[in-house]
Amino acid sequence: MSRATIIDIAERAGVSKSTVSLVVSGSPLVKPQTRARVEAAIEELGYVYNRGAASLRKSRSNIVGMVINDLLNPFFAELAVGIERALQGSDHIPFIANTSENPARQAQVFRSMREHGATGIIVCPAVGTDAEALREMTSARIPVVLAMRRVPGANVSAVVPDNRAGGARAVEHLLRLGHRRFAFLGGFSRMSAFRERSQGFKDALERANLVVGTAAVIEAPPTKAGGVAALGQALARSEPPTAVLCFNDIVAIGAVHALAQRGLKAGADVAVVGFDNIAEAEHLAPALTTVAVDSIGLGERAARMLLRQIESGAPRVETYIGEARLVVRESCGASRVHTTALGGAA
Amino acid sequence: MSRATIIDIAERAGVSKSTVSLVVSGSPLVKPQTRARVEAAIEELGYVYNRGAASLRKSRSNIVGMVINDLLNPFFAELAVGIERALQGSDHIPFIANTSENPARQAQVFRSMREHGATGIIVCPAVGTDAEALREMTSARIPVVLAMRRVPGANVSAVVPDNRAGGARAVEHLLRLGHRRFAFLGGFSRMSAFRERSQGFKDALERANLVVGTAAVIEAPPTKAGGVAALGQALARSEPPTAVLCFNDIVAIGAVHALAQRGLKAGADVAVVGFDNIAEAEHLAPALTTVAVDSIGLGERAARMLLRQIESGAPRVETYIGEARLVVRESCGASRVHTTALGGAA
DNA sequence: CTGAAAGCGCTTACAG
DNA sequence: CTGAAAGCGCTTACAG
Repeated sequence: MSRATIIDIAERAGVSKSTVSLVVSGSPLVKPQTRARVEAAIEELGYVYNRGAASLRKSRSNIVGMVINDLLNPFFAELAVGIERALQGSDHIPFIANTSENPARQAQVFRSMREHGATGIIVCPAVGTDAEALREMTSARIPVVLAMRRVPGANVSAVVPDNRAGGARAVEHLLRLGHRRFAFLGGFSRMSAFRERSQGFKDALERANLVVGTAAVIEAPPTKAGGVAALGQALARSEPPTAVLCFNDIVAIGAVHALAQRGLKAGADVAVVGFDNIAEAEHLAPALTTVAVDSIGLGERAARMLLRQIESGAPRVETYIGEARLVVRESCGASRVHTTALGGAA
Repeated sequence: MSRATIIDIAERAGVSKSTVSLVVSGSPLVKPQTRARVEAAIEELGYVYNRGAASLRKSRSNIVGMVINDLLNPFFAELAVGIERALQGSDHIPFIANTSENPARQAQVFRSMREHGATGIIVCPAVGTDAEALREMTSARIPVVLAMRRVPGANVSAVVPDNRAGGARAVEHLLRLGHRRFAFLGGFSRMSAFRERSQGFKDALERANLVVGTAAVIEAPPTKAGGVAALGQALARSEPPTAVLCFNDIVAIGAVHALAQRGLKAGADVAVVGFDNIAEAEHLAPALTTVAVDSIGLGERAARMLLRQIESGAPRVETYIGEARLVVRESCGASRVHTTALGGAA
């Protein structure tokens, strides 16, 4: 009662196993009549193709790895969904691992995926990942595509949003609303997204001839609690900001919360802008103005890029930068400003 | 420059490949000195174990399938995280597939996972999955554990929350708050969770000797839009409800939104209770009272159950029912009631 | 404690 | 268009 093999099918159909192999792999070399006999036998015996055996023989599997830093964050869950979706069209199937931002766990995962014969890998690297960590894959010539985050010094492909432009766009909008005192809240400088987003923040301020006191960029964990803490620090400054750009939407939620604790209202008293545009952003109160990143789309891009690299024997390093566009809702106070003849935002 | 094999190691270490195999599989039969020589060779040649080859030989892989109906819903993403987390301790690695509630896609996925040699599978079934669909796996004696949702008539293991008790608990709380006119909003009767949750809703009403007009249960898509629509229907009734229990938190968000559109406030004008307790529930305005389901914990349970079944050659069908506890926040109006001497909730 | 041999289920030239 | 043969990288009795 163990699983039927190609040999069982061959006997049943009265052909050799080579012919069966040709049929299951869709070769046009087989006479239609023979093919029909084989297919009937497959049906009768409930044969299931053994891809593991085929991979061994071909020295190449159709398994791909998907290594995500934090699946509990909807932003990265969306990335995962995009990757999986794009893979559906191909005949590749993904392993998944959630590293929880743990580089040691990530190293284990890389090894495990190599042992299981992954032919390529998409990774949203854990904070602290260095170029060396990726060498486990690259030195084995396994194509790697980084998603959402870059790894300094690593010469691998990447699919990332235009964090820098997005950060600048948010500030430009706040400038137009009349704000002149800003802070950037949350995240850590060892995160590539932090460096890029805060750089965009500074870019825009400099272009507006505003001086950026270095302390206006306040590092904190990219969590709600981090947002609460960072906002507290910002407000404690001698010249507190009237507008804050947050590292991501979760930090923004914390900032809004911290304002509420002080009897202040985001959008009315202090403008708050997030980053990512996670699904819940529009349901918050006030609805969150944020920089939208098409995470599903980036996931699809990453998967297609990986597939292309797997196919072309000699993958070359490429980078795709996705757009980051501002979605204006309530928390920046734009609507209020609008109705009060603009300019009163500070 | 192709990957080193057990034979390369054997040559390098001056032993047979059998001995190398013993070493890599951690057998205690090998003399420490020999082991050391082999390990040195492994290190030198950068050998990576080929699990695919081992699986073929052993006729058993350590790959497990994880089939999720909707990864974009944080509730199910948490389930996936729990599964993955519990698998980390074992030497099993998960394939993942997101079926997007599409039974046809799900059927493809089952097939693909069989072809790739999954030795067990955890599935949160797409709406519309029937017992027949699961036979692809069960008839091949591949252990299946259903998570979150059941499949009527299917004789397979399941890990689900106590939806019925949770639904009843929510209503009992609303009864204590003084409510007497209720509605259950959202979901469809072909979803097992809908049947169980709405049954708990009815249980509690009957125990309180209240008559449940059948129309008090309003089916609608389990989405925000569904919540908006269902609430509209409920309010249009001759005796509109003063309290609504929603199929899940997403529907509750829609209900709160629909109330706001009418100038009504959840908690003050109509009590709203959700189900699931997704992470954002506490950040909403008003903060959502909801029935908490430990989705990560259930995911871990499901994974451990599957592992156990894979190990014991003859898996028996088992069911685990996780608790569903009420988390009281603002949207049910409990705090308001508290401060107004109770009873004014209607 | 270690080695020689067979075989897991496929694919792939190579003949015919 | 079809078949016989070798081999992918392992494991597993079986000897010794």
